[in-house]
This record gives sequence, structure tokens and C-alpha cells, in this order.
Amino acid sequence: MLTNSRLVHQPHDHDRCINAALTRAKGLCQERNAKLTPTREAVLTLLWQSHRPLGAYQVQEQLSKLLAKNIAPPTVYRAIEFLLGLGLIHRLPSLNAYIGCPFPSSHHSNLFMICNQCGSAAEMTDAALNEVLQTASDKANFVLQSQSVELFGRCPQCTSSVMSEEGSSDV
Amino acid sequence: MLTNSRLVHQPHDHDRCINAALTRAKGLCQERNAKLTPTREAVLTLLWQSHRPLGAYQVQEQLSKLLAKNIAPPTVYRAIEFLLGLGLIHRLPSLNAYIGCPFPSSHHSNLFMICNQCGSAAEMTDAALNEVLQTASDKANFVLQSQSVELFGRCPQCTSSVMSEEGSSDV
DNA sequence: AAAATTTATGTTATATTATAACATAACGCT
DNA sequence: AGCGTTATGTTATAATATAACATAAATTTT
Repeated sequence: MLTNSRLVHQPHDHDRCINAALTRAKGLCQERNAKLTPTREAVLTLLWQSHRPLGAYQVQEQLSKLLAKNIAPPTVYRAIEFLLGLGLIHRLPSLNAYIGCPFPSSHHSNLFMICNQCGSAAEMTDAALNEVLQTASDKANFVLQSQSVELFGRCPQCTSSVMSEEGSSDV
Repeated sequence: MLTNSRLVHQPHDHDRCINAALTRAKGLCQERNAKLTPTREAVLTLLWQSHRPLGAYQVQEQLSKLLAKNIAPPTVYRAIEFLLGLGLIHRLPSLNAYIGCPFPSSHHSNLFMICNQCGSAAEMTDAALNEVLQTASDKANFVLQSQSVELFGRCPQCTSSVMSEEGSSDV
């Protein structure tokens, strides 16, 4: 059961997360002969600034600031589309938001645990889950092609610390 | 494993679906002391016209036609909100669309099997799925509060009939 | 039953998320 | 350098959703 859950839900050296993500991204792009242009890399980095998903317009805002010029939505959406295509980020449909993927090269099932309080989102792959979903599909003669599984609740961090407030912690 | 999968994925007397849904809705409203006003009932009926989810603006369009006057978005969204609150309909986040719930009174897990070809969506509850999700949450010390599980693929109907085209069948 | 209160709907405007369409620029190849 | 391809810029607009306030309808209170 691959997961970044422990990392997401407690203080850690987040620069390592960012660096690791960039390294993985560069590797994957080389492998696939895809170009991680400065814009795309910047968007990926922004999505890795925390373990909270960002909306496209939040990315736009931050990217505009970062590049010190006005960035229009299509630029952001194009970068997002590129990164989604490589599996470097995911879209959380319930939130209309995007988040960096901690294990882009592995085929996995996109299970997210999203904290209703702090907004963090941990990703995990769970073989048992995939089996159950495959079995259910088979029973219904449904040919399963892709899936989206989002869990909402309270992360360990927010559960243990009573004082933590919405969006306050640096997850 | 409660499901409407067989019904959704093959021809059937759909009027019975609609009538059953309305009956259930009326019962539930009585129970909860909630008022199923004409607008709300109309929206529910529209969402039960097929086993395909509808977007809010599709509902608006059809409701305007039905009532022979222009209906503004807030009216639709209010009815949707009311119906969601009672569990009479669900929102499919990946599609920004809404669909009638075949078993509103049962506590269930909102697993949907959405056909990429015809757009139909079957709902099922699966105890094994819920167990797996609960276990995964427990392992991560995540307090599970709610969930959204959407499966995408090919429904039995579309798999078997080669000639079926996008949106053509009366699911 | 009239007044007061709550609940539902109407109306206008606008926020938020996402894409279409076309122009320009940068890159990669020969 | 010239050509085709890929990426980005730019403008406009589509699609989804909500805020804010006005009116009306239903329910409760007196």
C-alpha cells in the first residue's frame, strides 16, 4: 500500500518533497521524451508548495507573482493538462483542484484522503481497493477503465491537535 | 450489494423507475417533515427521466420548457440542494452533474459506474468496498466522514452492442 | 382572521472554473 | 536559413455555481 500519508499529515522537511518531485518529473519527461518547460516546471513546483490541492486560478495568481507578469488561464490549464497527461499531478474532481502526485511512475488507483479541516490531501494506492472495485465491476459486467476515489474526513494532525484551524497548518 | 445496475444497463419500463422514485421521495419528505414543492418535484422528475446524470443547466433548460417560463439558475440549484440534502439525488463531481438516487433511505457509499460511451450511471452500495475504505482510513489514522467513488468504463449494454452510439440509447 | 414569522421562490448580478480560436514565438530538424 | 512542429500569448467566451436582495407563499402566533 503505497502512500505519502505519514508525510502529508505531519511536519517534515518539505523542500525534500519538492526536490524529489522535480527530480521524478525530469526523469519521467526524459523517459517519455516530453519537455518540462519553465512554465510547466513552475506550475508543478507551485502545486508542490504544500500538500494541499490548488485551484487553477490559485495557480494562476501565484504563477503571475512568480514570473512577475500576468499569466492568462489558458497558460495555466495547458501546463496542468501536460502534467496530468504524464501523471505528475492529479485533479480532485470534488474540489476542482490539482495536486502533485508523489509516485507518478507507478500505475495506481488515485485514492485520496482529503482533510475537511486543513485541506491536505494524501494519496495512496491500495491493492485491496482495486480488487474490490474490479470485482464489483465484473459482477455488473462493467468494463472498468478508470476511477476516482476521494475520501473526506479529518487527518491525524487535525484530529490530535484541537487548536489547529482551517488552513493554518503548513501541510 | 444493493444496486440498480441491471435496470440501468438494459431496456426496461422506465415509467416504473420514475414513479417509484416519486413515491419514495414523497414518503421520505413526509418522514422528515420536508416539503416536496412543485418545483422540487419537477426537478426530481427531470433527473429521473433517464439513468444519465444531468447538469444543472440541462435541468434549467428542461424545467423552463416544462413550466413554460424562464427559470433562473438559483431556482434549479436550490431544488438540487434540497434534494441532495435528503439524499434523493447525488452529485457526480467528475461530471458536474446530478442523478436520482435509487435507494435514498439506505445509508450507502455512493459508488457509481459511469459509462464513457452512453453516459449512463448505475449506483451501488458495496459492503466490501466500505470495509476496505474504512480499513485504509484507519491505517492512516484518518477519520473517514464521507466519500466519493466514481468508476468510469463501458457498461454491459454498450459493450455488447457495437452499433450503440454516444447518447443514443434510452438508458 | 390579522399580524408576525418562517420558508420558498423570483430576480439581478457576479463569482468561479474551463475552453475556443487565433496570433506569435521558440524549438528542432535538414 | 527555411520549414514544420510545439509551446505560449492574447482575447473572448462558455459552463458551472453562488451572493444579495426582493417578493410571495405558507405556517404559526396572537
